[in-house]
Amino acid sequence: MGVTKTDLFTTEQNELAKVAKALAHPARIAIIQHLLKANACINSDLVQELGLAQATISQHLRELKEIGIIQGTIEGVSVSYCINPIKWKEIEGHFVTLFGQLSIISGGSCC
Amino acid sequence: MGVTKTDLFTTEQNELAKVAKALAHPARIAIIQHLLKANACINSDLVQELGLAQATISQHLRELKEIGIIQGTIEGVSVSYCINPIKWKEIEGHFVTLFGQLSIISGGSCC
DNA sequence: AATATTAATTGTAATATTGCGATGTAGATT
DNA sequence: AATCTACATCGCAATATTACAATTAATATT
Repeated sequence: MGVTKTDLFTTEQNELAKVAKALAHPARIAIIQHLLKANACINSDLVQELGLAQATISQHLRELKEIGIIQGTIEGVSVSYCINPIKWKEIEGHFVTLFGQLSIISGGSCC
Repeated sequence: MGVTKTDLFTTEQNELAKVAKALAHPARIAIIQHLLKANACINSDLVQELGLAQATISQHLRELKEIGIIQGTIEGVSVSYCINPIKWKEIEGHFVTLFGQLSIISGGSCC
């Protein structure tokens, strides 16, 4: 079938999975890391930086934009991309919540 | 083509992407959350809990086991799964490192 | 030994992702 | 207005993922 049964899960579970999916490609991690370093950049910078075709970079940027973790504004002839700090912190919060839930009361591995 | 060009990226980028991919499905998020709550459970528990077929749960468990975030030990006739706290903390660290890198020096959005 | 029980594996169909060339679009430049 | 520049979108081929029925494997139970 190949189609995820989203109706079986909570909105939060589906949301977190969607965010994880957006981060589930090394090119998109690399794009984010470049944006963290450079603060902002344009498509062609990333083509140079990553060595993928322009169309491919554009596609990855769209996926990151779709979950709101980055945003793009038209800057004359080009589009300047940067991280959306509000969404960034929001997503960070989701991960912190998930990872903070491990209680190592018993100490060490459980099985 | 459908094949990721891993050679263009660093080991860290590929590794983080792989971890994100393992979390990139609501069923796997749900499995992890159930393990956080219940401490340990078996395949059939999750079939009941999530409403997916046994084979499907088994497949998701394998993916989580492959990145080491969970582990399974044979418990008589069944297999008891639980979170691997060492790997859990390690992965948490990767995300903390990534999300901690946003410097909001300028304050607010950049573009 | 025969039969349950539990879960991994296999095979298959439907769908999604990755990557890129080609094309389209919109704001600059001459 | 014609051209250039930067990027998005389309269309395609290759590969990956999702889900499940059927089968297999291994341990318990009778």
